[in-house]
Amino acid sequence: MRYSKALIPTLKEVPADATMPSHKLLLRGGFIRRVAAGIYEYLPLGWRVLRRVAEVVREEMDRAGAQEILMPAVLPAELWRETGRWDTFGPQLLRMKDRKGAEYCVGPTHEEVVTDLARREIRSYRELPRNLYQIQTKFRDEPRPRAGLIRGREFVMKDAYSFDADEEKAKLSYRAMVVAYARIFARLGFDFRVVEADSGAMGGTSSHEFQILCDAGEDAIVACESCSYAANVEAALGERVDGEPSVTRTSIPQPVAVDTPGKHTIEDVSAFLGVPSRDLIKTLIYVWGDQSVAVLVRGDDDVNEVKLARAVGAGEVFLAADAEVQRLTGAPVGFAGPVGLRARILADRHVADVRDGVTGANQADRHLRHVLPGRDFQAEFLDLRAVRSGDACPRCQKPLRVFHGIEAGHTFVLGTHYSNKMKATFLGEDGQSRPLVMGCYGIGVSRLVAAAIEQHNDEKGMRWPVPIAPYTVELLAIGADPAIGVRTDGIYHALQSAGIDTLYDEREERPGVKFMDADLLGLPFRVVVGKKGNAGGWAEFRRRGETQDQQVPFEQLEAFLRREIAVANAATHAAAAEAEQSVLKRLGL
RNA sequence: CGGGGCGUAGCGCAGCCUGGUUAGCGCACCAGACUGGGGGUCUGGGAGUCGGUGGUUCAAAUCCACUCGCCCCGACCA
Repeated sequence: MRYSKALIPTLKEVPADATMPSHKLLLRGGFIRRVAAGIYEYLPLGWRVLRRVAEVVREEMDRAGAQEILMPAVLPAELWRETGRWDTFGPQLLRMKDRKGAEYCVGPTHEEVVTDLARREIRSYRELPRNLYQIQTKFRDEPRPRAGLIRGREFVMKDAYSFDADEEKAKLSYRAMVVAYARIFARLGFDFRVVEADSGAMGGTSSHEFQILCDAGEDAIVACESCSYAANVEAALGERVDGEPSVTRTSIPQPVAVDTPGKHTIEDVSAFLGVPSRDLIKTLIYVWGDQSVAVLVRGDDDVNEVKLARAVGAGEVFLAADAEVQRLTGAPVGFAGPVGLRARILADRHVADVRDGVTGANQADRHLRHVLPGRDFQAEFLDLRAVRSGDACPRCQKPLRVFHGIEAGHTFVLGTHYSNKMKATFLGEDGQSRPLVMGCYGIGVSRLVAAAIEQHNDEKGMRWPVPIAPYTVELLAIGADPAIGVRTDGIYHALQSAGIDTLYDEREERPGVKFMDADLLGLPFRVVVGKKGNAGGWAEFRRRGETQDQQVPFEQLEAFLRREIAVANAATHAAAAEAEQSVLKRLGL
């Protein structure tokens, strides 16, 4: 592509509403433009990247035996009523009516539609298994779209659905998808982790998230630094290894109340009384339905709400509102404590190790010192704490770390949840009618474009991995001498016919402008022809992110670039093969 | 939905508190000249319903009310 003919509106200044690197750079590089909250246009470069990401996804899905289809974006309400989701999906579902008043929605996901397709077209076990996928624009009316392409309302997603005759076979379909996903993310050049997810309300037996590691990620995941263990923080296991209580003596004075005016956080109290936070006992009031419970953890720990919900047999638990805390403890938030509290009390088992603790006194501005669990209060001791960085890995005992991740893919075994509701059945070998056993598998394709930048950028701009770069080579003509233009024209045509995607910057711009734009766009390979090189018979080659130029004679340039690309492609495929092996080992499949 | 903030040229902003020439500045854009290896210099130019509606006033970008949109934090969420 000739730069002077392209629509690449780069920006020097960052639009004020972008905060994340990927969002800023996509805007600055002229890859996307915002049309409405969470809705974007893909300009030529952004669209090229999206297509390349989609192409890798396609190749691996096809390789895994899935077949691409395209379902409608606008879906009739009646299908959603069959599963009840027309009512339960909530305001995220963008609804509308046609001229006759019939109701529709813009598809946020396609279980209903694909299940409808399957029940009409799949009748016999002989037609199983099947895996159908699409790459399509979806819409979810998010309460708060943010971060550009990472959390838009309109986004491009690859969603696949598998249909099997029984659970056993569904597992095989699931496994094939997990392998395909590992290969996809590896080929796209991501540092990612496969994490166990809380399978939650979907009713599934198995669920994994594919998390792309980066500080700006919205999800917290726990991963081992030496083995492949990784899990969503909600589902994570880990043993605390540090920070035993500072007091170990056995004779502890009776509790005594002290004034702690306005000190209602752990840090405040710890600093005010000069007691390390690990000797404090944090008391939190949780509610669900019409029930409530006091939950104790050590001052340096947090509550894992998923563990808590499981322990009390609730679907979900919530921190009590301030008024509720006041009613139950008789004190404002920040001064609750277990001593003398009339409530069900659950405690993380590490609380039992505290010998000389500090707790709230259930009075405003007062705390109790010298609290001894078991003597001064009774509680049910359970595992309730959230895993922290530094805990020991449940598999290998090495330290765990908390990472932030962007959820890029999610795999579920759905079982017969949808097929039961929608009566999607097939005839088995024995002539019996049975519900199809389903799985569903999503990849946020447009989100991946942004995620790639989150992992590959520097202060100058983006750094595209070869497999998804909008162009592979940026060719710069530097200098006003017409002879240089003649030379670069020739190189451009040669690269074109060699099938090397080249962005040819032949604009009448000053060198600085061209170099800055080239760094911003971040194509993997840069080829520069200037006055000296043109006279001397060589071009300058540089990989994005490196600082050294290499002189390459004009006649060798094409072969040189081919080799660079071949090396990158080989590395990509090696990474895919390695990811495949490691995910299989990881899941014990 | 709770908290905070912002809407003035394509982008980034000033002006608003304390109402009063023709609404400014930088970047970008157009024309010309010089320049030509890391966002260069100069000259000249085009571009604005000051988010919208209503009100107060002799007079509103500026004050008031309502409203729409957007961003950030939280809640929620694949």
